[in-house]
Amino acid sequence: MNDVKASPEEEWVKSGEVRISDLAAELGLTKGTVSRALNGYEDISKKTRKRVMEAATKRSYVPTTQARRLAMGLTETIGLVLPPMPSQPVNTFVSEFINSVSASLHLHGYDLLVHSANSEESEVEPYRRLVQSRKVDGFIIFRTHEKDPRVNYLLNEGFPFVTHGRTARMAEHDWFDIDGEKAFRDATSHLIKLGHQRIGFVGGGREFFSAQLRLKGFRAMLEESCLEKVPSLEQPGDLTGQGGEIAAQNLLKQTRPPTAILCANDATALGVMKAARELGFNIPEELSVIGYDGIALGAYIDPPLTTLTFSIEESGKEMVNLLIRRLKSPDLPVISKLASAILKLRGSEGPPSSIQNKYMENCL
Amino acid sequence: MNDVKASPEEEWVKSGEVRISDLAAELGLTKGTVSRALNGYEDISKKTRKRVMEAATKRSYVPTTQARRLAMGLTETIGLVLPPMPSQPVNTFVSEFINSVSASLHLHGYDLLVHSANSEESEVEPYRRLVQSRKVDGFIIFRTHEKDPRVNYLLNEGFPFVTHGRTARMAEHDWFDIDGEKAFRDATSHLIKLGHQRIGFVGGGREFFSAQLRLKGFRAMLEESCLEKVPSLEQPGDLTGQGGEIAAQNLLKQTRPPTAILCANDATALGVMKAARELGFNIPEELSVIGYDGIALGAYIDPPLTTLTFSIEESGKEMVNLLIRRLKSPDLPVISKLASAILKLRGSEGPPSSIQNKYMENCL
DNA sequence: AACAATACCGAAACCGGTTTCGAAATGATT
DNA sequence: AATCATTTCGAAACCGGTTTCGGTATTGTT
Repeated sequence: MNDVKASPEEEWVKSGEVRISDLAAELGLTKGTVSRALNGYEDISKKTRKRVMEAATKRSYVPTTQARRLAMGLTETIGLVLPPMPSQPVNTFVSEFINSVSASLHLHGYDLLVHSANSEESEVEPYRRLVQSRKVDGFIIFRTHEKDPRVNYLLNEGFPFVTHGRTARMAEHDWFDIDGEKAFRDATSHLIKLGHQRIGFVGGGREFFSAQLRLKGFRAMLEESCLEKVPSLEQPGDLTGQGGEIAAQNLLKQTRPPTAILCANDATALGVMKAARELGFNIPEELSVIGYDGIALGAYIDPPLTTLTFSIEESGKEMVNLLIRRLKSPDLPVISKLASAILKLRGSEGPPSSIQNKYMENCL
Repeated sequence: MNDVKASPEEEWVKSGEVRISDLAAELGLTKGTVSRALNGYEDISKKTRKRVMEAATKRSYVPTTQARRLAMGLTETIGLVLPPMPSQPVNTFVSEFINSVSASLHLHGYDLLVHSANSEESEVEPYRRLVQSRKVDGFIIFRTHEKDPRVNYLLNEGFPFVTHGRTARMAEHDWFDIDGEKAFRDATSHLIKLGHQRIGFVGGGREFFSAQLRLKGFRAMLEESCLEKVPSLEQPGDLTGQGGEIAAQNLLKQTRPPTAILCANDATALGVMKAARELGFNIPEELSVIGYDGIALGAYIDPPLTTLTFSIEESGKEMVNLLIRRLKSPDLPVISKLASAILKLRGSEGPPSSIQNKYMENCL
């Protein structure tokens, strides 16, 4: 009556229809035994294990994920919440990042759940929902703020996560970051060596911690080089092209405009270049521009955009490693990883038209 | 002994620790009753329902997703597999699309599972795994090929999905697409009206069906306008900037170069513009360039890129609607939706330097 | 050959919900 | 007050796996 094997060569065209109980019945075993055989328990004879494995292969049995996860009390899923996007996104960071994170997670048997944040509700709300409904085991967080409510919430819950970017509480959680401070020191240093003395800076919005650190690196290098720190050469920005345009107009309409402008990201740099063109500044002869992000399209504009670049793929991979480690051993001490950005010279910077070395001589 | 309510004002700091059985015990009910009360069954008295709801709110009870889904036999999850990315991704389509799809799915109570394809294995392999392990109820597919193995596999399995883009079997599955054919007819027409007669075309790789349709629209409009169809003015491309560069060099080094070039996407157009600059062509005076995608960055280059644009947000939303409809009633006839792209004039096109109308006169 | 140790597998509980079915309690009817 | 229809809830099965525990069957020991 239980003779499921009607024909020895019978095929099951539709996949995913065979359950562990079907396999067990077919083999004359209980589902517990089949489960242990498939999962490599030691108390199953080699003969039985072989029978089970072969039957499983033949019937193309794959355990139902939901059931396995319920029984084992885990979700094997990591959540990633997309921050509300600017209406006109300009870089490919997000998709590259998702791609890398997803691939790395897959190597560890984890899935990636991508959730989009609704800008009308609190920033932590999506996290709260995902935690409460137990849809994920941990989070990947990016674009951190210095005082980040998401971080506060998850730390309070004791829920695992890793951030891309530091926070005020970075001593309490694992994080990965690009050393934006050093990157901007390098870029500033490069400009100074080229002879620039009046260097502008367009920031990235005070809500992002990383933008603060970039500004810090810029200031530090100016100070180190005994160059005047002129506040009016620092402009706030918002990481968009439009923000760059406005900031550049403010800078370039001054009586003594800067001979170089450092931008918190490439989108901003593009806006700066656009405004500069419209105001009649030649790049790089009359104005050097440097961005940050290393977007591929920067190589195709005129002049090609010099920028600070880093490996998004590596970022994703490292973050996943940190998170998996945390999930496997929750009580390990927090660790962090700081990667560096490198200056990719493409042509949007050069020596200033009139080199004045007086300040540098005073210092060195 | 079961007096869980030790203090009436007791707080449970950690969320997600209360199970339905806890609630039931606390209320002196069975978990079946609690479940029905929470899910609005009619056979629960108002008084009891109120008690249950209040207790659930107070204890901040949220049902465990895994258990609910197992019991109900569904995953409430949609899969999206990222195609292997070019080493230098060129546009923000993917992240915008994911954002839109995710938001729309959320409105219907679905989650989005993002999986990245490994370029070393077959294209259908990720789909097969997700189907067999029952991790998703359906798929969102984009960048379709004319003969698409993913579509073949899923149709054969009878598994729900929607594509962004048409396929050879589009009569058998739901799809959403941008009318690239019409878009390129429009763009070509626009160039012809400006006086162009030698119009080049840089394609997007024969593996993508949409690229074929764009070429078709281009050719159709040329024919309609009685303009010579010169095969050497059609160049293959690969949707990257580099591909655009190479194609443009081939076109512009001819003895009679085209006065305008239509590109299968914006990245290609940027490559074309770069090559044109290097070969000494002024844009748009000596060469008009039109792209496709409407990437935001196009507005910041010099000259700003004229392009065909469409709403990615709408694409995602419409596709989700199609898919949800399919999931709810699997036997409905297949439907499709064709949206149109609009020509966004930004300045990279204009009349050719020397207008020759002889061909048009012959025709009209 | 008797006995202990080991290998192997079945039975059953469990994960945390949903849903069906039937019984008890309540209300309406005569 | 007896009878029937309704309302309301408890009991139990179920989803599809995993894991613990205990009991045979087998092997090894003396």
